[in-house]
Amino acid sequence: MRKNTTTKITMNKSQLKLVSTLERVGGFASAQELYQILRRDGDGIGLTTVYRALQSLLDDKIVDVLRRADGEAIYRLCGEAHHHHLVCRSCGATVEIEGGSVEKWAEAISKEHNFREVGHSIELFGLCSKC
Amino acid sequence: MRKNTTTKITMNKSQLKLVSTLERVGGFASAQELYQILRRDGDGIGLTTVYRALQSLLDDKIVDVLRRADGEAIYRLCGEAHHHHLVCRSCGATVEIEGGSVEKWAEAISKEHNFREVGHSIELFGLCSKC
DNA sequence: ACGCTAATGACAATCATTTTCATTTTTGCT
DNA sequence: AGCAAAAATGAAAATGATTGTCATTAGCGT
Repeated sequence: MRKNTTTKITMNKSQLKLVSTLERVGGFASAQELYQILRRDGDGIGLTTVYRALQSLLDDKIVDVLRRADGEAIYRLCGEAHHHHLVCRSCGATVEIEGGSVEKWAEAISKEHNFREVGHSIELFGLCSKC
Repeated sequence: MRKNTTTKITMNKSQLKLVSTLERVGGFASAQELYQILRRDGDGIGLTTVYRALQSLLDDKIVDVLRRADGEAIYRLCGEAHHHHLVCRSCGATVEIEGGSVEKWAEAISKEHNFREVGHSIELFGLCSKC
């Protein structure tokens, strides 16, 4: 009675579509953007389903969520190389930053306070050389 | 013809109210919360004005803004002791974290990429010892 | 084919935030 | 003081992301 080879987590069609779209995007995308992309590609998926699938993917720790400056939630695959952003608040230019020492800092803090499964959101905002 | 001693920035009544409310709160508060507090105190201020005043205070760099997990914007006085948060994603317990090494890290990154006036938002999310 | 459960999507509801616009208050000037 | 222009205000409507509702549909195991 084999079903399929995935060990535990089962993804439905919508979730799979979103994962592959996120792969294609290669970085962050909001629910609305993902919806637009899928529609543009001829997929008849509904917005509600996009939100629901993203929520499930979040629960399963398959995607990460972060907030844009305007409050819109943006998602990315957890597998993506973990990095942070340095964003120009004037022109929006974005530099991807390798974690480095902060990662260790975050871990140390978590241990110190007996927290488990700690993730972090670290964003730097400033003015780039041109602005 | 002296007017008053403030050098450049002038604050209107609403902005002053918000600043003192933020002082009273002593940390972060959302626009909606600040509005509630002011109303509770008998102030007839309108929600629109709260948003507008906060926007001005932001422009004048008098307050900082950050996002809660649900996307709601929260504000604090820039003067407040700068610290970060370690939040339990299950029960919401929050620990205030001193910056320490991250501050230096953020500064180094900013310099490296020629960014000026760089602020940062660093939040850690995990499960506390009880959850 | 049948029945059941999970998944779906159209639509309405929510909620923070922004706009609009008419009114009120302040300010600067005479 | 008196008055006109500018700034500030707030009620109500508009917006935009996200969530809830609910009837319909697709997939499956028998």
